[in-house]
Amino acid sequence: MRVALGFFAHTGYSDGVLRGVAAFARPHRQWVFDRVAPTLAGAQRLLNQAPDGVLLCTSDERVLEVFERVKIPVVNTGAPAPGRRVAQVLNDEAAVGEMAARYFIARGYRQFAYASRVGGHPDARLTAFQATLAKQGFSRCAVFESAREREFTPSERRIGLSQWLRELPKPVALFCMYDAQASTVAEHCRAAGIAVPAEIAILGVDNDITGCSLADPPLSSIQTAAERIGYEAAQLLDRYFSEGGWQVRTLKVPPVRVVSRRSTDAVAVPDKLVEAALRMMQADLARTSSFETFCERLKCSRRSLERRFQSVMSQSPSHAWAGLRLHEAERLLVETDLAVEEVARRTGFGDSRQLAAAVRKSTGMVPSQFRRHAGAAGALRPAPPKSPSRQSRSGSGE
DNA sequence: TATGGGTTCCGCCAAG
DNA sequence: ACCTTGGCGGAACCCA
Repeated sequence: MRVALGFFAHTGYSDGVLRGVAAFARPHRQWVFDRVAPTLAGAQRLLNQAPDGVLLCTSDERVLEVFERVKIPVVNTGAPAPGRRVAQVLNDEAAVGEMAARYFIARGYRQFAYASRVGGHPDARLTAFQATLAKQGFSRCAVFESAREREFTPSERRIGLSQWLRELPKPVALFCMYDAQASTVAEHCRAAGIAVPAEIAILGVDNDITGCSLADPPLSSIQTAAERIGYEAAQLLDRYFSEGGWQVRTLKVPPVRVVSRRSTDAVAVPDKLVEAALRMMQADLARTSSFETFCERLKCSRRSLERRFQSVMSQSPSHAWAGLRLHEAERLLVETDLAVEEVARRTGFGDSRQLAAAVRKSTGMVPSQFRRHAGAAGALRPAPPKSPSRQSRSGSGE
């Protein structure tokens, strides 16, 4: 089979998708690939090769328009394009927005902002971000409007963004639509003398490792399941080949986790006691000391600590601690090949059963599935089950 | 899947 | 008078 790839080069996301495509195709099928950038000219060149199928990564309406007219199966892995007659394997955008909101809330932020793409389309990420914030009682979220931005010439636009950043109430948690934009924001902050993360915490999307690491400060980002998306897209295309026909399908793949770097390395709680407690928790992710010890060291009663957590974080101390430990456990699962048992031990979950329960609750997958979902250990295999209900465990009467 | 012992949560009240 | 604190104990939850 001849498969056309319409992918831009060297973005963290599209490279990941292509790795996933390779992971499916290499052991399973003998496909020949033609790769071109997904532009109008590129589309024409791809079609001239008379491919049997097309894998795309684009949000360009005009390119999609070209491909929805061809008779061969087309699977897009770029931005959602509702109404287009192409099959899609995409990020679960709502889950991305929800993950960002939960992450910020767990760090004590109470003021939030969102920077969207220039000329952005209806944005499920933003909608879910705001909805999750609202559920926790935060109804306001500043949005950098793409409409406002479009009216400026490029040099004026820089001023517009800087001004917007300066005017944000601090400290603020800023969620950026993608990593490149997060880098731009970080640059503007530096130029304007705004401290990151102390005044503005920045979170991007896609975990473009080079881009995030080179930025100053290094940028936190939501790791999307790019490899998994590529794998699923290739598998879907393969299915169309064997069925000899195809239909419009959309498959949503939830993100993996938040990768924490310096740009969100601050707790924003307006309460010294809770802040100190959080630091102690962060320093003891294996849970070797008890609550009693915390209270003694902080010179306050257990009841007071509970109350302060509830008022500032909208959650109990042990929930907060469990959240931090789970975050670390997920990091170890993705970044190392430690045995699940060992990960559990290091993060105070006792044994793998307990850890599995916690990971399942947060991601809908057990640890081994979660590892594959993240594309870790190179072992991309059949899809893990989707995560249907992500229960809020805030305990504040729902 | 059920049981029971331990832990954590949270409303309440008295004291500072 | 008002607000915060610490202790109590039943309810809810967690884990082996």
